[in-house]
Amino acid sequence: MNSVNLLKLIAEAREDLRKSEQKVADFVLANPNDVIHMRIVDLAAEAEVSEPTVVRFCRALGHEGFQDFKLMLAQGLASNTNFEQFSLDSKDTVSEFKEKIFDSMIGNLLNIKEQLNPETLEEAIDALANARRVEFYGFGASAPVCTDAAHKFHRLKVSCTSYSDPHMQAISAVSLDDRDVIVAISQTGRTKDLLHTVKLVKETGTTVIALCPSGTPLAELASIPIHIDLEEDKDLSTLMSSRVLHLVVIDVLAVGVAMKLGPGLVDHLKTIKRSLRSLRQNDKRPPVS
Amino acid sequence: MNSVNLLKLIAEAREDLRKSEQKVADFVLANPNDVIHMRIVDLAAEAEVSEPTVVRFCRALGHEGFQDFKLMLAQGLASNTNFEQFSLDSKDTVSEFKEKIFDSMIGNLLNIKEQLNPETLEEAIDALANARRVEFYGFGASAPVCTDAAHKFHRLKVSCTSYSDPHMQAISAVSLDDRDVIVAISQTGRTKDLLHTVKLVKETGTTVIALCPSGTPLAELASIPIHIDLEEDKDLSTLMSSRVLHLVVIDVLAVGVAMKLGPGLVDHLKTIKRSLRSLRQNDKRPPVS
DNA sequence: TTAACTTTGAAATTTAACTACAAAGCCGCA
DNA sequence: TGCGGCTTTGTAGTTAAATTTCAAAGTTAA
Repeated sequence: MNSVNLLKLIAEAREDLRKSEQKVADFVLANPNDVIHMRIVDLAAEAEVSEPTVVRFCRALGHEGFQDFKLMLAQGLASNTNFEQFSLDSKDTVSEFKEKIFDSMIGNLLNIKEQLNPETLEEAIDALANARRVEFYGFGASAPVCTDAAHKFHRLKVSCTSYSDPHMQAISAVSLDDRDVIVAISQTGRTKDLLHTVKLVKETGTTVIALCPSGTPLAELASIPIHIDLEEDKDLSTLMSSRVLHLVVIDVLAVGVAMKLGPGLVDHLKTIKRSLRSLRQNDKRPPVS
Repeated sequence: MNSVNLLKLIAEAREDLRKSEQKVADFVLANPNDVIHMRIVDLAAEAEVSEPTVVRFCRALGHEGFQDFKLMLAQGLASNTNFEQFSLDSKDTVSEFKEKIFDSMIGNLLNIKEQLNPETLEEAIDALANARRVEFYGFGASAPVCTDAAHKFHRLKVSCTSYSDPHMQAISAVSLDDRDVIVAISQTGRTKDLLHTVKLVKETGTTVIALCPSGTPLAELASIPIHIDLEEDKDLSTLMSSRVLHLVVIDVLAVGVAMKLGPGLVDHLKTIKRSLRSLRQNDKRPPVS
């Protein structure tokens, strides 16, 4: 759509510019946030060039003029709130690494959102909606994800369980057939025990939906692989993000299934929420606003 | 920092504006993307008011002038890739509700990121880092969150468990004392059984960290309440988002504890990751790129 | 070293934003 | 209902900023 990162674009174009225009580029790259509020004379002065040069610089970058350029720059800077991968520094304050963790999480969500293929999701949703029984398999950090998924699908009145014990998985797996679906969840796509179970299941003709990185053994085995590829392993980011991403993908599947099974079910999710009220205690006093 | 959502701000301020300024507001709200490239005369004409009125409109919103306003608007629109709360429509395509779910998740993350108080986090991290033993309590959708949390803190060599069985909680709770910490996790902050356990625990002098909405009984009881307040309950958003938010907050706490216990531990998280390799199977063939 | 071309900036021009002020509308009080 | 004070809105003029023109300075190659 538009330039996600104008600054990067300027840096790349820098080489092709004239000498004095490069001065402008350098200043803009160094002080992008200030430039937004500058007038053309100020920028010209700061970059030690003349005003027309600034205009030529803007035109060279494909903009209408100085105003247009500033507008684009403003947009670029705003969107670019740097949801980049983070690297923790042992000197970081709480506030700093809080920011980093959240931003990296958001960055990953944005990436995966783009990456997810609607057709594949549709396929998975169809399979889940028509399944006689659904089972979720995963180990380690993925075990809680499976529990959560089962919890969610229960609410949709889907018959399901989750197992994070290889023996239980194996025992259960052989009892399934082509009317059933299993969802195998793995951050690595290479967990031996999980692969073992999936191979067992495949023999029975059961549909296998996998949430894992692409190009891994699990992805190859799955009937419907949903690829979750994170940016390369910077620090702990992967470790923390992938389970959350898996959860969100499960949410998407659950909503899809709910909608397929009939619009009433979407409401059912809400109803259950209400029925849980009885397990709650209410305040005795009015809320402190 | 800056206006996360200028349009919402305009909509709110609309009431306090003069009649002709409201016309401007209406046009801006209806065609925000066009306004960016408009001159003051164009906007004045479109809104059927005079130019000074447009300027007054900008000033009323607290901006320097028209240019300044346009700049802010541009920024707002760029960042505002609408991480708004969503409302599902039964006619939505997979692709559409995928977008909605992810965006709402991201919106909630952004909100909570701002909302989290670093001092409270610091306090919680201190308590966790110095605890003899840590236990995580939660029910329903929060149970998997507890499991995940325990999993994560185990990696930090912290002695911990998670219970989602009220009896187990109660039994375990009475064995704790002021050297210990429990983390109570609840989306509602009103779950009866959880409140019961927490009251038991409090008598022993154990520190109680709570992840729940503010103003709830649980938040009142906790020694260190970490407030997770989502926007009001639009559709399913809350249901889906809060557990993810809880997970991310736990991540922040875990990283904080890791850093407190010594920088070596941050590496330890990575080491464990490597040690898990033995449980994995590698590809036999080169990856299909 | 000079002719052709490219790059750059000073000054003039144009354009758009802003200000001052006056007209129109609104409200309360006689 | 009419009149004085107050608020709101627009007209016309002013100022400021962006853009264009054009000439000077710099660069390259024969």
